[in-house]
Amino acid sequence: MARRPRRTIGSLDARSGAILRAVIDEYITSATPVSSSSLVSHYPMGVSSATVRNTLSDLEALGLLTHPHTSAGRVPTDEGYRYYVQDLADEWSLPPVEQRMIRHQFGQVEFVSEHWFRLAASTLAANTGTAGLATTAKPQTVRVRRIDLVSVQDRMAMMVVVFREGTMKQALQNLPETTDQEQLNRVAGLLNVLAVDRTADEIMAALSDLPHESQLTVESDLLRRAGEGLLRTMREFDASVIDDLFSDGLLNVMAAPEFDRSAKVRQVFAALENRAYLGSLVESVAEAGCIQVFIGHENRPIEMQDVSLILAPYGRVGRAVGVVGVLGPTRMPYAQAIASVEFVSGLMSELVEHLYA
Amino acid sequence: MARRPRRTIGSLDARSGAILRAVIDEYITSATPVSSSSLVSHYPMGVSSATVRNTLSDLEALGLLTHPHTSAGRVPTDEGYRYYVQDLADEWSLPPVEQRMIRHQFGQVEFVSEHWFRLAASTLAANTGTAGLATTAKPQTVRVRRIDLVSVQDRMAMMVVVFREGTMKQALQNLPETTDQEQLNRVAGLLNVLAVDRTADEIMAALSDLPHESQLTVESDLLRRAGEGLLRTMREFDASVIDDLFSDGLLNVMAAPEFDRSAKVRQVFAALENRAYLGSLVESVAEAGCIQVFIGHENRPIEMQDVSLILAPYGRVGRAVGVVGVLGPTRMPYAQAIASVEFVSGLMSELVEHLYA
DNA sequence: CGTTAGCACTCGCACGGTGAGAGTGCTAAC
DNA sequence: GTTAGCACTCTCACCGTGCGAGTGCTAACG
Repeated sequence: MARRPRRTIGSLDARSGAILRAVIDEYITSATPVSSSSLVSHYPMGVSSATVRNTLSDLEALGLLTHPHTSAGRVPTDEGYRYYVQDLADEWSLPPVEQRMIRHQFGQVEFVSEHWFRLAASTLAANTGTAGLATTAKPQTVRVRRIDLVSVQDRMAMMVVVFREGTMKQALQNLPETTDQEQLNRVAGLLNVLAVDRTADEIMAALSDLPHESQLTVESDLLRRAGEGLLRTMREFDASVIDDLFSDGLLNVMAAPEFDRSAKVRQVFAALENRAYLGSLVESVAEAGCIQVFIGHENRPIEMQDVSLILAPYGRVGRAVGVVGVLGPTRMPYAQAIASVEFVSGLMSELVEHLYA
Repeated sequence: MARRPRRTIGSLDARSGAILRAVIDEYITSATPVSSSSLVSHYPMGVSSATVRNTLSDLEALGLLTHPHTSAGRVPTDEGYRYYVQDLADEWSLPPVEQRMIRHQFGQVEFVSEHWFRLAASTLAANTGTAGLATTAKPQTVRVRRIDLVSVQDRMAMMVVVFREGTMKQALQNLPETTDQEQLNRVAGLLNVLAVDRTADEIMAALSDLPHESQLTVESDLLRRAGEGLLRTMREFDASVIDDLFSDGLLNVMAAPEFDRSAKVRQVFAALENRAYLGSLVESVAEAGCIQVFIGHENRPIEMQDVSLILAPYGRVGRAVGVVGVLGPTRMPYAQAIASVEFVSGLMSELVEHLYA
């Protein structure tokens, strides 16, 4: 389960590692710079504070810790967190009790995808004290499972398209003249023959293969219009990397002391509304195929350089792929968060798998 | 267009009214207490600052203004805003240019309801610099227009229900045994006969009227199961006052100087996630039938007593009714906001009307 | 009697100084 | 290599102070 290429820093000796881990654990819970004396008192390690101080300044020289100022304790750098995440927190996994609880919750909820995503986001938020994120599972190219045309008023119909991947879209369709449900049913029947199990490209080909009768019947005209409407809908869907994003616990992030009285959260939230950025993230996570941790300045956008993202893909490549994860301050409970994200993504994969067995 | 019962304060004389208006206008834009001297320089009114000062302290005695401290300018109280909104801003309406622009935007967007709501929220946010809100239009009791059952896998089907009011719901349905699309189509046909144009209560009655054959055929069993699934979906939908809430521009509120470095926004956002509160708001606005302004402490929840809400219903009573509006600091551009909310709600009503003509 | 000029008064706020406390880095001894 | 001891540094909270803004009052004016 390689999260990232190994850094060149190399391994620390046992004590340095333990101390780094202790500093980070302590800082994650206390949110204040940690001093050598608090370390020796909270994490019995059989040496004096002076020795710890020496190690601390070694770790600082390696760039894993910093100093806000001379008379303050140590604070992890992004590199420190990176080391911690790679070498110290690998073995962590969610306690069985929590696993059962989460499984149970997913069992409770109505078996409809939107609920799962909300639940995934809120579970992650609640479990980690950060913001939980979940995107819908979106296939690279969608295929039609079924199309319906429902009369809404005289010259307007609603097209309901169910895709093979379990999602659906609706679109209103203007009609050239008064059309009753009977006619719509016939047109829908034709459209289904033409479109079922096909991608947008294939449907387009099929549409252009339709005999170009010079004397257009009313229904073949309707069919053509509906087909074009269908293509528009599918194209729009195909084009978006993310169909829908659910989030929960954004308030947790606002409440974090590092953001409590700062304008930075706003920028973070604004960045979260940038679909292009999110899309690229989702793509890279889906491509990597396993959980990814982005710590502080490892994030491209400057607004995101004070937060960390933990994202994992779920679903099956080629079929539907989505992403779940959390967003929080760089000072976040990585072990807990990584374990939670991994577990929830596995659960979501199971559900998707079960649905398309 | 009565917004609220008249307060007992009575009318102010011309100068007092003008000064109150000036104080509020100034404070809305500057966000700092306004002094007598800044008033006479910005709003030429032919009297000296001393006279203005006298009027200001009269207004303060009436409870329309306050003083943060002795040597500071005046700040409107919630009562001051209330007076301003009722007596001074009635005549305001959106300039035709903006009206055309907004109309144009609504014309551009795909004719699908979800997009309208998003657009309504974002238009309001952009137009007023506050947070825009829009709920979907939800009828008191829904009636079925059409039901489809789509095979998803051997023992699972997706039920797609389109309601007469233009919304739709999907639900997955477990099946007792392997069922193909042909069978599902037959069952869906029966279910449509039984359910179309009916409310949940009527469908329940129809379901119990089904002949209780001791020898259940496979399909009548399926029909019963599907009917129960349908009822669950409809009941859930009926029970919720708000189907869906769209918001935009929450970041605007966070950016407001009164909230910039405060934890209050968080509480406001948390209150917005309280569906019970939102539901009661929507109900009272729908009942009132016209635009409603809730200023500061006029809001019930303490968390909301630093913000103002401007909400207007749209749609048609008895048919679908929804709400659009804005949320911002009590120091908000009321004239602009009221005009915008009124216009957008009118536009949404038109759209709903057009859809169910 | 309403309006105005003048002035004293109040109060917040930004500024600079100070002392305590925290925590380090260094040094010298073990 | 480890440790005790100590000097040093820097933040933070506290406090007093002076300035400036803006009011409220009073007395004069039309």
